[in-house]
Amino acid sequence: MIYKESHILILNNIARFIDLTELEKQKYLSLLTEIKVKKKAYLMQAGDVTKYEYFITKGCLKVYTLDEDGVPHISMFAVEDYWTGDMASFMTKQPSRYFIRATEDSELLGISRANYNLLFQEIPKFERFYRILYQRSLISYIRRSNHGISLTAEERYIEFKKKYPKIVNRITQKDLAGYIGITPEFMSKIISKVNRM
Amino acid sequence: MIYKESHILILNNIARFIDLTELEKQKYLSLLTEIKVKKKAYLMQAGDVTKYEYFITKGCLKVYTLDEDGVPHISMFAVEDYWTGDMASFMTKQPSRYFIRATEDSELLGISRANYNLLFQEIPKFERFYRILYQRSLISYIRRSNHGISLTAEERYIEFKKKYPKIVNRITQKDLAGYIGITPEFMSKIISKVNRM
DNA sequence: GAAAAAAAATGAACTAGTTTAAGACTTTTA
DNA sequence: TAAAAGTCTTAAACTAGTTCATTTTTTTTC
Repeated sequence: MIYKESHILILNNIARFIDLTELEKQKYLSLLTEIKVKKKAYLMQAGDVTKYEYFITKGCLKVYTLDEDGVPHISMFAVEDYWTGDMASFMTKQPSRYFIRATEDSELLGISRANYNLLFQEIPKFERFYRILYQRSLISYIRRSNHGISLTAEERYIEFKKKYPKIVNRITQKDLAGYIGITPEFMSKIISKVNRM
Repeated sequence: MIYKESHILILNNIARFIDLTELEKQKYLSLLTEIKVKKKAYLMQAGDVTKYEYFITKGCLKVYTLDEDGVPHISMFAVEDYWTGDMASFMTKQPSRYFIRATEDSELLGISRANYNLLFQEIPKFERFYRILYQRSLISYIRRSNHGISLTAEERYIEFKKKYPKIVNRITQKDLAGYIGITPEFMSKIISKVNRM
């Protein structure tokens, strides 16, 4: 069976944790929806009830909230081979507080709530896949939540560059500031300082 | 079948997400180890390779790292009906960077790495249990990692009190400061300010 | 239940990060 | 390809949070 590139990417991602038969692969792919978002377009906005969980096959998106003063706080950048969405809204059907916006023309595969639930009935192995996926995300978010509280902004920037060297060059300094949790002005100072070192 | 109190607690915790037969309950309980820790004693220390994941049936523990200056950064407080441990070390067998220390005489149920893996073979439903458990933890850590970066210390304190009203009264101000990510001196100021309001 | 140890409060001097404002540079759009 | 919009830099005045030092209060220990 010959698969298109985006399908190869998602099947390889899943093959890290579970093995699927040809039939299961085809069944799984049939549950996905292809989605394209142009640069600057919104995949979702605060107030929406999330319909999908997403896997990115091409491009880059930012996930963020706006605080009372309208200042954006970026929760993650999602590029090829990343999963994203608002799991809280997806699970509870409550309106989301997040915006997801493309910073480049992007392509995604989405799984709807109905299909997500169906998936576990049809191919119970996916419980294992998501168990391991969430377990790993959890490990990295636990670390991030500690670092957000205990490191200085400069240390967080150095960590980010080390951990995501490929993402740094694809995003604006302003968005990086929104992720690190500081103003764009202070981000500018940190970068010029770190580059001077 | 009559179960002891600690077993009822853990079985009820699991029953939130999956249903077990009597036989499965007994099989599951047989995989657990009972552990007691006196107040101030360590359940584990940095450098150890974690042997267990824990469920607390009685007491209170703090999970923390020490930074280069020896300042503690508290990652979570675990009380009755909470799960804790160092999942990164548990999964990878790498030495942990965490300390877990009892702040009250405590009782726990531990599952060893071998039994954790066995569990999924013997009762595959547990993949689902852990999938949902990790999914929910993930949602709350994503929120916490954003708040750590975007809220002021005072806002984080107010959130903590609202979210964990029962824990606030069981821990010292110093430990709370280590969780909020500020010095004990500044914690003291915030508390007296918030109480005055 | 007295002595020792740890936690909490207070204050003054300090530093990391913000705010506001203005000018230079880069990207987008018509 | 010119104009508009957005991004980046720099700097001065400001604020949230730290550091260090001292005293008071509470908890632990024998």
